[in-house]
Amino acid sequence: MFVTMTDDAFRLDRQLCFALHATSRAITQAYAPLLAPLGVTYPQYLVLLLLWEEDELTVSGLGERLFLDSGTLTPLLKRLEALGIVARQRDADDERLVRVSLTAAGKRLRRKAEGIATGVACAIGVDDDEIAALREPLRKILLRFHETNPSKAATRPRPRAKKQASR
Amino acid sequence: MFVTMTDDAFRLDRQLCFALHATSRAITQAYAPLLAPLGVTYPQYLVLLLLWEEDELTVSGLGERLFLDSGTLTPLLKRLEALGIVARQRDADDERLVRVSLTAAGKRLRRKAEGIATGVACAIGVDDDEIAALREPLRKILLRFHETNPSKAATRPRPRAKKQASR
DNA sequence: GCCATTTCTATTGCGCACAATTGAATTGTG
DNA sequence: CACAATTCAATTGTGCGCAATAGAAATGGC
Repeated sequence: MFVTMTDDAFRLDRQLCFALHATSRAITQAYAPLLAPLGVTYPQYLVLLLLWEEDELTVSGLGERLFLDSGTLTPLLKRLEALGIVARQRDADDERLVRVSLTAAGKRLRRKAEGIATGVACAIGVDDDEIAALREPLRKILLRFHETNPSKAATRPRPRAKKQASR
Repeated sequence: MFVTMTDDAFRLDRQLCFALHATSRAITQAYAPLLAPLGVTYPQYLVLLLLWEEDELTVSGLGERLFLDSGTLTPLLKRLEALGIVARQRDADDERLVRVSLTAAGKRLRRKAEGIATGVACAIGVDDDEIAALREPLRKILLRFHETNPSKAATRPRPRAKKQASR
C-alpha cells in the first residue's frame, strides 16, 4: 500500500484538530442547560465574565480579550442590551468608542452564575489534573497563533472612496 | 476579600473552556488559507476526510463520526454537491437514507489536500509532543461527554400529528 | 489648517451549529 | 394486516464567527 503514509497524516490531522473542534462544541453544549436560567448563551457568558471582572470595557477591549471582532460582538452586545443586562454608550471624549457596562440586573446575574463553572466541570467529568494538563498547551498554541497573525486590523491604505475608479 | 474564591472559579473556568473555544477557532482560521485552493471550508474538509477514507456514507453515518446532525450536514452537503465534489442520492432499498459519495472531482481533490495537515501543524507551530499531550485528554473528554449525553435522537413519542388538539 | 492615515464601530453576506419540528419510510407488535 | 413507535433526512429559526466593506471620528505630518 503506497498510501499508508498519507492516510496516517489524514487521520492524525483529523484526530488533533477535530478533537479540539468537537470538544469545544461539546463543552458549549454542556454549558447550555446551566446558562439557560440566566437566559444567556455561552459567548454572551464569556462577555459577562469579563465585565464582572472589570466593568466598563470598550467593544475593542472585549474583542482583544476574546479574540473577536466587532462583526461578532456588536450584534451580541445588542442582544445583551435588549435583555437589559448591559448598557452601551458612546464615549463623550472619543466618539469612536462604545463603552459597555453592566446594568444593575447584569451585576445581580453574577450571583446566579456562581455554580456554573464547577457545574460544567462536573457535568463533563474533568478533574483538576486534566484541566491543568490541557490549559497550558492550549494557551501556548493560542498565544503563538495570535503573535504570528497580527489580528489583521487596519494597515491597508483605504482607497480614498468617493467615486470608484480602477476596479 | 470574601469574593476571592468565586473570582478564581470564574477565572479558572474561563481559562479552561475559553482556551478550548478560542484555540479551536484559531486553528480553523489557520486552515482557511490552505483550504482556499480547494474551495472548501474546514467543516467541509472534515466531511471529505471521512469520504476519502470510506466512500459512500449516509448523512447519519457522517453525523455520528463528526457529532453533527442533519440540520448542519444537509445544507453543507448541498454546498459540496453544488461544487461538484460529492453526490447525494436516496438509497433504493431504504428511501429514508441519503448516500453521500465522492465525484471524480472529489476524489481528485485528495491529492491537493495532502500537504494541508502538516501545513497547519507548521503554521501554528505545534510539534508532535504537544499533539500527543493534547489529543488523548481531549478524546477522553469528548467520549465521556457523548456517552453521558446519548445524542438525544428519538425517544419522545411523537404526538400523533394530524389535527392539533391542545396547545 | 489641510489632508492622508489610522482607529473604532457598525453593517452585509455567508457558512456553521443546534434546537425544534415535520414528513416520509421502515420496523415492531398485537 | 393495522397501527404505534422509531428512524432518517430536511426544514425553520436563532445565534455565533468571520471576511469585507463602510462611515465617522481622531491623529499625524506638512
